[in-house]
Amino acid sequence: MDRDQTDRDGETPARPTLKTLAFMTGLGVTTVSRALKDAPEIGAETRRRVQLVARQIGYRPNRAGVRLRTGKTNVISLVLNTEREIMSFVSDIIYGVSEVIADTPYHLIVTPYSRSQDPLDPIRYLVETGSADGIIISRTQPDDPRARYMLERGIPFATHGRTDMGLVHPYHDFDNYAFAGEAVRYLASIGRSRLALVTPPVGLTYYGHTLNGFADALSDVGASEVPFNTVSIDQSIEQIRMRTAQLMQRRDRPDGFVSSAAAATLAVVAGIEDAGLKLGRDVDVVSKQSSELLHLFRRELLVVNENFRLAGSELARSVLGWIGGSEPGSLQSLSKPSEVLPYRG
Amino acid sequence: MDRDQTDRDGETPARPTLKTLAFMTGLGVTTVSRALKDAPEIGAETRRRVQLVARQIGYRPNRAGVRLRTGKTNVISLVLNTEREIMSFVSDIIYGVSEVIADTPYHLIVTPYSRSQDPLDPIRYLVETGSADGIIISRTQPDDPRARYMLERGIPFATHGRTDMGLVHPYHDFDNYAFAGEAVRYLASIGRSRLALVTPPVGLTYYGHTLNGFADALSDVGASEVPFNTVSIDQSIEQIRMRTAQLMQRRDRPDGFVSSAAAATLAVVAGIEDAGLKLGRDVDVVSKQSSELLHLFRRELLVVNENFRLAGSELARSVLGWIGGSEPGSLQSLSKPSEVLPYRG
DNA sequence: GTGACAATCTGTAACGTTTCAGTGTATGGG
DNA sequence: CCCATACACTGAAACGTTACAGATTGTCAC
Repeated sequence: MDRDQTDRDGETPARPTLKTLAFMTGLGVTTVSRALKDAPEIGAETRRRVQLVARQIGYRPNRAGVRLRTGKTNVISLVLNTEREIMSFVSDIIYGVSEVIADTPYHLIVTPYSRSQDPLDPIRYLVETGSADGIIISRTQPDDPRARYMLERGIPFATHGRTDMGLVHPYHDFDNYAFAGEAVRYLASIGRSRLALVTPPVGLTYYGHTLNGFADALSDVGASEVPFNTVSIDQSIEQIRMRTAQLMQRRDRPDGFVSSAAAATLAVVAGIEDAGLKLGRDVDVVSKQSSELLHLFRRELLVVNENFRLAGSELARSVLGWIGGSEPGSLQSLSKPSEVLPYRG
Repeated sequence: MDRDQTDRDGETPARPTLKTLAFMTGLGVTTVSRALKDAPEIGAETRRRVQLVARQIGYRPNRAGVRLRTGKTNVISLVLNTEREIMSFVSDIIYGVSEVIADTPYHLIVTPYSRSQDPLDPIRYLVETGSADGIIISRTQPDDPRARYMLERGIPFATHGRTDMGLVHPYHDFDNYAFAGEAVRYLASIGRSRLALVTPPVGLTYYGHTLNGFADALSDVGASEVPFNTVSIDQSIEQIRMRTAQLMQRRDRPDGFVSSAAAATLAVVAGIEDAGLKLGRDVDVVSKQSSELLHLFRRELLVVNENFRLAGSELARSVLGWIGGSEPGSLQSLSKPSEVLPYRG
């Protein structure tokens, strides 16, 4: 006999709540609440009855109610830098995350920050306002203040890329050491011996991984490095292109490139051609790519695929796992690069 | 003398709430609440005092509390199809939206749906669970059930692309009629007269716009169309490539293409070259692009830029405007294409 | 018949916010 | 001196949920 339960004349019926369910089943709200989450002290039949009715009328717990009472937000936040990466893999990561959280109660919120900001700002905001149960970050550094902060505050997170602080936390990473190594070995196998590396952004962990993989493989195969330190993949297309062209006009120019990103590769190839040289004849380029488009660009390009959708899924799984109580150390994964793929394989 | 306000020994101090503020200022929570939102019935000095203290201790309203009490979520949802568009503009839209909501209390949640689902599903979910104050959708159709549904339910939204149902709602659109027209006129101006169109996905509104712009300009300049209906930009790279190659082997092949998306353009060019023809000599291609990469791909390509970051910003502004009470009809914008840009201009 | 105990259910309070309906105090008109 | 009124502030209730501390049965041992 609860006036609250009547639809105000003709309007959309109010969303069902526990109270609605309690009224319909003749039980108390407490009982309904527990019945819905299979608590043991509820009779089997009551439980079934409540769940049936709930399903019938399409009951959905009110997120604000749960969040206010329990502090649980059912939100995962993906923290992104808004000013990097042209040919963007961001959508792939998002889709990967989405895939995993699709049949959970979790929502994905995107928290951006700009170049000018302290990368710690968005993290602090999320933690201080309790806006998420878990956080995913990228552009990870060997000594990453964000990871340190989140560990201190005890909030579950996963990093795209590893850290090197002697602290254990979930991550997903692509094996850039292996990538650089295989790239070098492949170039050596087709007779290239003077190699240049288009590095990841200086300061990120995988910068080091890539450098090491490159260097180790170089000495392995007895090839030599042509220093190209003035360039990294987060520079503008124009800069990379110009510097590549300059490099290729020198007498001691490289005959092979290893590039850490597709967009940079486009610029490198443009620079090579600006210098009047020809891909596949004067120089070969191995590049990482995240979409299968580089082989359309120049058929002579050699590519290694990195799957960002997979990264997104793994990262989501890791955070959810940590939230669910798994050991952080058990939620780490490393993704192996595909073989180097020439266009005609 | 409220025990709640004491930090439990050494732990992180609890987040300040209205109660904390009330305790510190010696006022009632009601007064504090009103003082913070500049209600007129609060004394000027009290107001200043409360706001000062709030700022000092970094008070942030609890989202769950507000949401539960008022129903306001402070959330905008971007609804995305997870299985289309390879060279993805999604990140740009997200960044555009982020830019606008950055200094508002709004959060951005990404709500995905897959090809297999009814596109209405995610919308229904959002509306029924009251998970967002405003919604942004893309892949808009002339008669769009999602727009119709949201209008019925009275939830603010904006569409990326227009509808054609005689109903008024906020949108942002790129002027694809103008794009196709200018593309045709440019091709005609350099002597091309047999043109093919790589269309947007059939069924979306801008498919029609593009077709009309193409057709109208064709008859304007007296060029003719080479039918290429078997291809649209949401097909796979391989399909587009193959069909382009087939088309180019026919005697009545086109000498010009207008392409609605960069990824498709890569495939078209590959197909052209598969057929042994040369871009810029045998055929010219005008393509839309969202990142400045196509000119690196083939310098002979002619491009028109579409700015998705701008689209994201405009869409966000529109939704926020509608939420804020503006007239839906005043929240519509159309973005003009850049001129056709040859690589050497 | 009593007490113990398990099984099943329930009311109340609390999370943080805003709204409603006041309360108390000063000011001014008559 | 009283009443009206404006002003500045306040307590209680409510949003939907869960946790805590019971309450009501029925069963069984003794």
